[in-house]
Amino acid sequence: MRPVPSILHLDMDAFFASVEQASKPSLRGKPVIVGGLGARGVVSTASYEARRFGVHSAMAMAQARRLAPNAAYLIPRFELYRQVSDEVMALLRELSPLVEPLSLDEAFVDLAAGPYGEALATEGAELARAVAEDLREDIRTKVGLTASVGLSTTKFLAKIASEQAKPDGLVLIEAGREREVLDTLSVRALPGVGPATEETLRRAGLTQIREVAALPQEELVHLLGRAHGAGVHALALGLDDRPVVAERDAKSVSVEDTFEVDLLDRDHIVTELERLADRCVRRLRAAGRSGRTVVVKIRRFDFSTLTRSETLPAPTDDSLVIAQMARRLLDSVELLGGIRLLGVGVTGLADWTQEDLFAQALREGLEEDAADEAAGEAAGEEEAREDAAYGGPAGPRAFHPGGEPKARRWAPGQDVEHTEFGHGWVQGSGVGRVTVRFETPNSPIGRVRTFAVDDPALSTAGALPLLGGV
DNA sequence: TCTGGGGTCCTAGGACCC
DNA sequence: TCTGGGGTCCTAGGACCC
Repeated sequence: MRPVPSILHLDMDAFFASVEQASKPSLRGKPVIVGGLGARGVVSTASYEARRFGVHSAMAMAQARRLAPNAAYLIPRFELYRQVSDEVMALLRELSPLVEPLSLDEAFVDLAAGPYGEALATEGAELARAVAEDLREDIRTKVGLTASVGLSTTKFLAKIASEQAKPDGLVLIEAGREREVLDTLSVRALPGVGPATEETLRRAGLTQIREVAALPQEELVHLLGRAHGAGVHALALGLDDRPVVAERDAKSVSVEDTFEVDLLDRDHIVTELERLADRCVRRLRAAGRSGRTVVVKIRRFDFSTLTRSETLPAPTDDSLVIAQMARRLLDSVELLGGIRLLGVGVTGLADWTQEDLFAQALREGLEEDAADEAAGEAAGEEEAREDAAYGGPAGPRAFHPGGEPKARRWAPGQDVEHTEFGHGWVQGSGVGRVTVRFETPNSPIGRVRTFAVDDPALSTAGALPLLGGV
């Protein structure tokens, strides 16, 4: 354990919702809820104003609407969040080359490996605190958002500290005071202890970290299994030597959709599966990877979930190979009663592809289908553009039992451009109308206007940066 | 109007190999 | 015709995280 609190954990406050408030002046200080807006959507992020109504992440959107009927409900705009996240991560990299992002809104930084490393060894905690306050100020002025920061001697404690700092705060846990802090916490604060482990521990009479720390390691291993038991025991004692690791290669790529209505018809299910396989392959290729194992995931009408997978002798990124494997795996599954979710993934990733003899053979055997294949890929690109126009994956696709074309939809929160009124965002739409508020991150609160959904003056637009052209 | 989407890691059994 | 033991790969499922 290091003698100086030089591990920093950064957590952006209510990230998605805060980005929306920063880019939409009319929503500042108001309850904002970002997530899937369909019947089966869940909350991704609720602003602090919305949390006061009891709304929180992972809650069913239907329940959120009951709790906070007057909140603003918005679809996520992942492209914008990614841009903002990149700006924040760049600020972190000024502090150290060892930056480990955990998600778009969270990262560890090892200050000891950066320019302050040496001074930190002599000046200690007060310098760490000053560096962290400067960072928070930078994020506020250069990005336009608030962040919470935790500092301590291990990853686990730094994360506990940032949790205690929320929102918009800084907490530093000094070397030597780790156990003192852990003694106040419930087992749920341990990383790796979720609902199931919490229940196992509770049945053994353990609800506090201090009770777990008092147990011999073997007893925990007996309760939780080899790796998990040993890990939880060490963390409960404050022992955590996990290093901050910068670049970590992804080990799998997957896409999945939950449908608005359960899918019953096998042909329809196969069509959706092929779409998903295509999206998965595009993501795989965009990352410059290929993989050996194809996984199909199915969630049935009753929420029971199963996966089927098959491994190739060599990695591939070939859309035909992957789609065919996915179809074969699907064939082995009983679909009676309907399914609510379908997914396709690839694991066993490699950076390189051997000469793909399997794909070649498959293509040669299917030469007569070449025209169909080209048409399929064109359709895939069309879908990609559509996704981009909605600011990223827009969640479940509309259900079209008869396969009729999808009508142009205006999703709440989406960016639009009007030939006369300029940049705005969709507040809502229905009965052939769409309501738009015309405002930008740096404008005053904008005015609302209503148009016909097919008004030619209105088009989809890209997101504007938060602070006038960062 | 119950329960998203994209990941990681671990376990356990059977196959297979030496 | 009393049947080892260990390592590794594959598959399926589950817990957990944000």
